Amino acid sequence: MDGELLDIGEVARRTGLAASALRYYEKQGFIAPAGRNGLRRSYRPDVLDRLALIVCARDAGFTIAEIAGFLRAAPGDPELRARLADKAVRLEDDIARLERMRDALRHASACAHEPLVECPDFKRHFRPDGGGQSASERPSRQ
Amino acid sequence: MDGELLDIGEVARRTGLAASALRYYEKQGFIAPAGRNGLRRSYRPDVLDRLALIVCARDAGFTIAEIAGFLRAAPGDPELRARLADKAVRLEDDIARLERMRDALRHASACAHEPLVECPDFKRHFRPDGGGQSASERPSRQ
DNA sequence: GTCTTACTTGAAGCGCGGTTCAAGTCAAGG
DNA sequence: CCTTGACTTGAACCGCGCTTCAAGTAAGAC
Repeated sequence: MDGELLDIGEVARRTGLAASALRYYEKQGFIAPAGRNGLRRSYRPDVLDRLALIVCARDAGFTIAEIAGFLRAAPGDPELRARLADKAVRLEDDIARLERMRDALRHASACAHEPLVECPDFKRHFRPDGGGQSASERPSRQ
Repeated sequence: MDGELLDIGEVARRTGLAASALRYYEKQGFIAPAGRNGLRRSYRPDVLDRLALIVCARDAGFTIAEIAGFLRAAPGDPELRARLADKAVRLEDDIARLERMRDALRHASACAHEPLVECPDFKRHFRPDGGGQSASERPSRQ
């Protein structure tokens, strides 16, 4: 009762992912076919949910290795929970940065300052301290 | 009066970027030394502002090519303004996605559902339509 | 039976954003 | 003058996240 298995082409169509990407994800251990029809992979429909999750995580900036960690971790693993919470915090930072960038772009698209990149209002979005040319000890990781 | 030129090592230290990255950015046309002391690049301190902008844009997910476009565009170019506004809109979408991911992670870090990735509350963050296994025409670009 | 067509495989390749390397230069210090 | 050491160069290399390729296979239509 459901028995509706999907082949890789169908999954590709429905998710918008390339078949090669699905095979790649399989190699990474993210998904697995329910079986084969001849050589062809047959997927249960719930693979679509899993792929939606993977795509979302990928688009949110998680690396393949991180996603693998989340998907493969033992259920209930407290360390996993901690990592997830940690990631949520980092996402907060990412969101804040993107919001600053968005605000800067909004200003830029309306601002008439001549060399746009020299507009002090624009620049203020990137360096909290006004126009001073000083910059000390920025520990930013590279 | 200021004459305080910085060499590449100093700029690297102050920005947290590698010297190789600075040379790379120069090759891309993002920055230029004010002069040379022998072979050594000498930068005016305002290069730090420009680098802050570049780093921020990079961290906000802009490609090198996009940043180049923004930096090199003719000042006042109306097409540039339009592109900036367009980017701001896309950033909105990115922010929204990141917020959904953040909410999902927050839930996940507290949720006791056994195979975590199967938690319906968790999944709901990724697929607007509840538990249905259907998925039609997702045009998502790959 | 044979054709078509979408799949299969492993290996190689690609674009991005730099980093690393080998060999060389040169300003400053002693 | 000689050494030191941070700089210089172009070219090669790297990790990521896939894509592309060449060669092969099998399900379903005719």
